[in-house]
Amino acid sequence: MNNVSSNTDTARPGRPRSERRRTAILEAAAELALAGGSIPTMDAIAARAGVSRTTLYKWWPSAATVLLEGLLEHFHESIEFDDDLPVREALTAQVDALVHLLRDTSAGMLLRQLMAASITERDVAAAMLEHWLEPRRLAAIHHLERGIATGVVRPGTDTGLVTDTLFAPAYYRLIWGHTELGDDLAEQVCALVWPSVATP
Amino acid sequence: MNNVSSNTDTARPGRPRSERRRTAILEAAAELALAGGSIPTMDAIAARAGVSRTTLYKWWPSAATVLLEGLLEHFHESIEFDDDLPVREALTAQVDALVHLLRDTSAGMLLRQLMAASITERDVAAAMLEHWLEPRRLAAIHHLERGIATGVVRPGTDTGLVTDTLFAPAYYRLIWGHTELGDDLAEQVCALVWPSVATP
DNA sequence: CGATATAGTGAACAACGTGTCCAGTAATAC
DNA sequence: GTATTACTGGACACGTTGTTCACTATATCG
Repeated sequence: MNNVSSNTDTARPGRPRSERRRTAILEAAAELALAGGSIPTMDAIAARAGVSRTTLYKWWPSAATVLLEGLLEHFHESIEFDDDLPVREALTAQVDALVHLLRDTSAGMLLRQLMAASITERDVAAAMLEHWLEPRRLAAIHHLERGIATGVVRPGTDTGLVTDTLFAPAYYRLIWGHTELGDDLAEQVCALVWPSVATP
Repeated sequence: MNNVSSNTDTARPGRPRSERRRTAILEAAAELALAGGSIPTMDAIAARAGVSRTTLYKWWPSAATVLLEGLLEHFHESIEFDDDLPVREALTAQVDALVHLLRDTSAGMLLRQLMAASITERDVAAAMLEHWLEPRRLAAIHHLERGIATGVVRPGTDTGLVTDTLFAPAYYRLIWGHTELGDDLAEQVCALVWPSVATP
């Protein structure tokens, strides 16, 4: 289990932290957010979870942090390392999964809010980087390096740059909203970048 | 002059709007923001401009809107349509200008804040889209279409997609902060995309 | 058992920013 | 002068944050 709010489970003196309350809080945050389309307040989360506000502030620094942890537990989407798929298809699938997540579910709206929050609050930025962006980034980089190893991808390729260029347009259009996220965005971007990536 | 807050200048009955106060407000907003690195409050702007808070709310819906207009007047950077430059160089130069703006000046920090605000407030989003993103986007698209006309760029190219893919990585790294904005980012991204864009 | 340590409660509190209201004053066109 | 609009400054209610405090609850350890 990927605990964001650290919790040593060594037996210590004193009343132990209530796991029941912890999950109640995280579920409350996620439910409120998915229902309202925005980051709930500490007050609302506490009320819904049937918990004192003080308890919230004890374990999390901000509502955005609570929500992020709550969403991660709800979606708990394992990022796939489908090493059987050809590199290009694996990358496209990954970007495509992101695009559809941002488009179809209300997760897109919430991710926008969380990105806004991460600009304001350092805690949120760190948590999002660690638990949201980096896993996806590393998975993509992994596929690219796999491609280099198998000779499909040009050696010396800047895997970080390529990865960012693949993912960036989706977030870019999500944030600015000047163009809808199309079904074929992933394929289009991959097609655009691939000639520079593939070995000639 | 690019007026964001609309102002009919037809002679109307009644006391005319004070241009002195308007510029004082915009300058105050820009100064406070550049000094503090964040979006100032309506209160702070009013105080610094020596103006009533009521006046602010009369002409602008939020502090972010005031700041945006103030920054646009301060930087008033005209986006260049250097049609003499080769298409690839023109595009690179444009992306490069953005990267350096985000890196060097404190504008990067402020643009982050404004993007966050634009996620929360519709007014800000609309204003940023119209006065910040679209001009740059259209300039890039213009160069691409110029390229198509002169035969340098592959006909049928999705100019919008290419433009977004060129600009997106800079914003992407600015927001997430997982990688520094390098001096050569513009050139790297252009090089990555160009093979798919240029005629064979 | 008692001592100690930690978790959780509920209420209160100050601080801050927002957005609106209102009575009064100022400047312009007709 | 009259109508019309701009600006002032103070007040207000509202919501959210983050902290404090006395109190209760539940665990470990000797």
